Amino acid sequence: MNASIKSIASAENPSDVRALLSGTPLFSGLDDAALSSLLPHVSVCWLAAKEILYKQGQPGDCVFLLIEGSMKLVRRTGGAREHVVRLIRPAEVLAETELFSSAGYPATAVALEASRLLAVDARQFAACLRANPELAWKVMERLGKRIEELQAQTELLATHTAEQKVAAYLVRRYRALAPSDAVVASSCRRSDLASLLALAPETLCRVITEFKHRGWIRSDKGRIVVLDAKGLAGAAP
Amino acid sequence: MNASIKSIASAENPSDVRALLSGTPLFSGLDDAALSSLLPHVSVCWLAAKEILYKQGQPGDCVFLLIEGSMKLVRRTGGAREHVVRLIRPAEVLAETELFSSAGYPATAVALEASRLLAVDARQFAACLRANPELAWKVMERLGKRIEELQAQTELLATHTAEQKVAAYLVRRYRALAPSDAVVASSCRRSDLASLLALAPETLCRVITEFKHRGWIRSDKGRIVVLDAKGLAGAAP
DNA sequence: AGCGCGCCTTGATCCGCGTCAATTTCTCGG
DNA sequence: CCGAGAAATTGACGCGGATCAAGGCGCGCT
Repeated sequence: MNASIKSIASAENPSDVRALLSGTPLFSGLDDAALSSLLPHVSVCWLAAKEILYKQGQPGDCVFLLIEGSMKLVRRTGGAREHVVRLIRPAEVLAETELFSSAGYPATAVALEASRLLAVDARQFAACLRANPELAWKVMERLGKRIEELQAQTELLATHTAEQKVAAYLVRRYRALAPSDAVVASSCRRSDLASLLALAPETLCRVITEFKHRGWIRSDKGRIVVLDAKGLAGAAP
Repeated sequence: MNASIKSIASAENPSDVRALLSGTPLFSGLDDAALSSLLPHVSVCWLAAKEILYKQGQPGDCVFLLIEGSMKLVRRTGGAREHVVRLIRPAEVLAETELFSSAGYPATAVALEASRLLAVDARQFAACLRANPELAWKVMERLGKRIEELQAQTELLATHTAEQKVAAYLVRRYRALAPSDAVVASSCRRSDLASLLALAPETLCRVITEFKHRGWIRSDKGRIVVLDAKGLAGAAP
């Protein structure tokens, strides 16, 4: 059975769910009526590390919002080769395209650590979208952001040298962070990061040790800490 | 001055514009009222080959719809390196993300041949979106499609061998075509195609001659004609 | 039609990164 | 706290494609 369904707790306190929703960029600023119309179709969902939320190809009937934890999207392309498509952090949305396509989930979603999500029924959400122009606008803004992210990703992959790829990635992640924080790429295995950048794990490792020698980053329990963003930016194309 | 503005002919026959609009996936099926509300903010725009529609970074105040011809989007990243991001064919939409971001056009748009476009004022279009849920839904579908296209592109770039990249690209384009037609990659220079696939022009050339020897494609006046889609698909990952 | 420039093509060389293999470190269950 | 398995690291090697260099063809211009 679907992992997402079996771990959804529909008995969650509704006011908690409402607070979670309005704390997220996609739903903040929505009027009470819109939130209320959405609420009955939202449920909470817990995952343990390595647990699968949904599988590629499976009919997609929910859109998800990551509350805490982290996830990865893995896509099985052509052969047996697996490819990490995206890493997801709290407040990000998963499976947004499911709203408009009926081809099933385009990738498999796996929890990297214990995580909590909100699951929204796609059909009901689509209905709310049609009824709430404000919500529709927010969703369009979200989709626009995703397009920009994907364009950044294609540029990253088009970069040829491994050092430039890694530097560009670290800088991008670093800039998306709160200024006080410098921890990038937490809670994901090196091999996942390598796959995301289309590098061999060994190559990624070599680049990371090189960057450590240059004093640009520090490696701490699997996390990567940015020390010198200027230096990194200089190595990015 | 902006090339797009100077070549907009606002005296175009409105009924012609209406016909052009409804002949396109984005606007077909819209009720008359919605179309009429949009019409005053649409103008037609002609470009000669190599003419620039807009430049990267320039404030984006129009969304475009390509009627005929073809265009490329070029992005100047970091250094002096130029990168072809996207090739555009008739009925496709340009600068959709301008609706939701105020950062200016993310890339430069250049006509590959003589082309005709519809230009829609972004602010007015956004207003119509809020007023017409049906139109908003169509735009969201369009954005979802773009996301899928971009994901296909990232997968293409993540593919390591040059042959696989080219084969995958040709197959993708071929499948998007009408079954009767087999002409892929027309009206763009080889170097543009190479840039889109993140290959050196020389490498692309070698792969193409190799594919010709295998009888998979035929090269005709700069166009590429697919002869054996099965064979190509076998070489794609 | 003739000319000239720019792009495509083809050839030769070099280097970065993927692969394979061995060792060390991390993780998690008992 | 310890041990087994997996992941991360480090080293050696070979290949694919980027780069450099030269020739050929098509296309636009006068």
